[in-house]
Amino acid sequence: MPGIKDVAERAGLSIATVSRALSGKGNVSARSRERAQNAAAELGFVLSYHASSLASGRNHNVGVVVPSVHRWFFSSVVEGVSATLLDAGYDLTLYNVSEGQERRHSVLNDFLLRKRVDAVIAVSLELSEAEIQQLLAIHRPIVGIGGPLPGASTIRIDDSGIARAAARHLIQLGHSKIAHMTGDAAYEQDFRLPGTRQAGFKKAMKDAGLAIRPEWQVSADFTIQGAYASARQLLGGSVERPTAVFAASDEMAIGTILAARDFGLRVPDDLSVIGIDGHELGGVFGLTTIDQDARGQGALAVRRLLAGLDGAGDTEAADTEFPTRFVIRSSTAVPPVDTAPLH
Amino acid sequence: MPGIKDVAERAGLSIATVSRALSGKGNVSARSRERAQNAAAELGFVLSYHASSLASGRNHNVGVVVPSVHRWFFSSVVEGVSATLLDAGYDLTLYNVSEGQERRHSVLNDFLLRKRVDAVIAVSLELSEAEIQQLLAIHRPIVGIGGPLPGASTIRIDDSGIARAAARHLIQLGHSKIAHMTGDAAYEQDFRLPGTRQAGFKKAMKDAGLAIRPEWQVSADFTIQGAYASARQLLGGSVERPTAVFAASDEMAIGTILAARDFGLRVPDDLSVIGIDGHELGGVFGLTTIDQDARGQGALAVRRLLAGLDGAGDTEAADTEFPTRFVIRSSTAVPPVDTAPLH
DNA sequence: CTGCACGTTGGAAGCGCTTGCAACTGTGAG
DNA sequence: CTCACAGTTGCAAGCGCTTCCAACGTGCAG
Repeated sequence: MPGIKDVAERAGLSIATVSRALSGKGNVSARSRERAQNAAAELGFVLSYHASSLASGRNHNVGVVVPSVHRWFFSSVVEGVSATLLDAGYDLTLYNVSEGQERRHSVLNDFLLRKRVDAVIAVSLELSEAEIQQLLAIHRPIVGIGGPLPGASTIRIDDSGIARAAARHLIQLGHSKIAHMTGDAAYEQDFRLPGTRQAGFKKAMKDAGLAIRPEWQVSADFTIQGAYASARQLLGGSVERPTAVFAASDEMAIGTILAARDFGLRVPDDLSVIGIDGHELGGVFGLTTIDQDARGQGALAVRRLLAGLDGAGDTEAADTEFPTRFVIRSSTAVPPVDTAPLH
Repeated sequence: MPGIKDVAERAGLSIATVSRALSGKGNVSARSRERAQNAAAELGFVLSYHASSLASGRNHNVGVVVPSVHRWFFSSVVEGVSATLLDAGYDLTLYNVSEGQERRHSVLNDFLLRKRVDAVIAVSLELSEAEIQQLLAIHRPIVGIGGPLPGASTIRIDDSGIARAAARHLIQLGHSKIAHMTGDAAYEQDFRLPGTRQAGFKKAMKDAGLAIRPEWQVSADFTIQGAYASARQLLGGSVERPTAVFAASDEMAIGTILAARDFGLRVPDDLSVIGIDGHELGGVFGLTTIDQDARGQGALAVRRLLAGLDGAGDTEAADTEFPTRFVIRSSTAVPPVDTAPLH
């Protein structure tokens, strides 16, 4: 395999100049640069990643820690991150820490700490105080997406606000019997958002003077199938049926719609359903939702990081609120007349 | 930051011995090993990834090239790969080459070739002859999943066979008016499987002496929403309606079921639907399918690679057929009586 | 007791680059 | 014409490890 030395010889330049020419750092005359590049191309030479990294201390690699690439939000973020990183010439090292604490621990310790990454993007991870300290201790830029990360920059949507907006949408349509499907308690350790969205819902209800009926507060694991099971309980059970369901994610909203159909309920005639996310399947189900551009959030995270890496080392930790977009489709409508509120 | 030298001093050993102790290669007495490990732990030291790689020529990093982590099969495979790799202490560098040929090209050239990875796993990529040559030229173990990769080891399921089995299942139930939803032509460049599965379908139909009606041969892009749109055409159009649909993937089967419901068709009473995959949502829709364990395929790919990396450099390129499992649920049944075949 | 094989250790030469430094070149100002 | 200065270039010292090699005990057979 050709080394930089071979390129230097072929180009009639020194190793140093070739290095500068190929890596784009430092001043090189246009002529030398061209020669170096040509020679490299002719030999099929590319700079060795590890040698470059070792010598320069830069990795051109960012670590992405996600709970699971298998779920909508995470894979969407990863796609955004991946595309942006690739364009910038960076590698993406994926840490999919889905299976329990043990693996997660080893990731933080062995992998990230092994100076392999220039920066890390943590997606929706609810980290312990100790874990956060560990992350910060490696003195690399960190940005969190979709979850709080004290001490690091974060990108997040206004979970509470959009939950309130979603609930308000239903209320303004005339609904008063509104159920809320929130994220499972089991997930609370990973995500704070179930709680945040729930708070937004409660606030909207309270503002409207509507009661929050405990039997209409259900939860699921953020998946279609989990929500489907929960919604069957809610809609097919013995309790009075709500006229609207606000699900904390699109997948859960879809699960709810599927359950509703099972019981012969028409959406939105008999039941309005609203979600949050901007999931691809929303169109198929005519789902009214609030679109958070997950890919966009991933892309933004990368841009932030790279800006920090290029510029001064210590950029101020900034908290960015990512904009969302209300998408009204056909899963929400005024409540059925026979159960419409009086006022 | 502490270096191996600091550890050596603290442990009262030479750098060489510490290196051997910490990396687990070579002979070190139990006593020395323990000392080295303790000293490293006390200093919070971990071997530098790049320095190790540079010196040893090993990366402990495998590249995974996928068309998109956003789709079911790919993200499932990646999860399997990721888990297995992490357990083995390897990094996973993700190359999500979804957006067009240009990026894909740069990945193969710059990234993989930069000696960053010890091996590569290519998922469902239909590579050009030149691209395959490039991959093979880096002389690293390669395994392909879900697609042919001449010259490399591959893991695949018997696409043609299971497609035939799926079709046969419908035929044995008494269906003769069977539609097939295959993968989009646009995807042919990436995946060969649409064609392979289609072939299996045709074979089963032919074997049963059944006609393949062109108007019942539809295609979609492997997504629920895409299949939904296609199925609406198929089921709501002016052509005679089939009594069963064999979709080449679960997501497409689900899209078909959704479309059927839109037209008031009951599944399986009015329409039987069968898919292929083992998608998580299958349960919700009662989908009869053939489960290919995608995570398992990913895990197997890694085990194969690692075996090759540890053992002799040149392992024989092996083609492994991964087992699948027929899962009968409630989306398939005998055809409706009024349209049942005569014989 | 001597010799040999084997397990263990340390010295030191790299792995293939990057970059500080100094030397060199050409430019425009003084 | 000289000098200061900015742009280029090459030399060589690392970056932090791995591993070849030789040296050094051991234990055991001869």
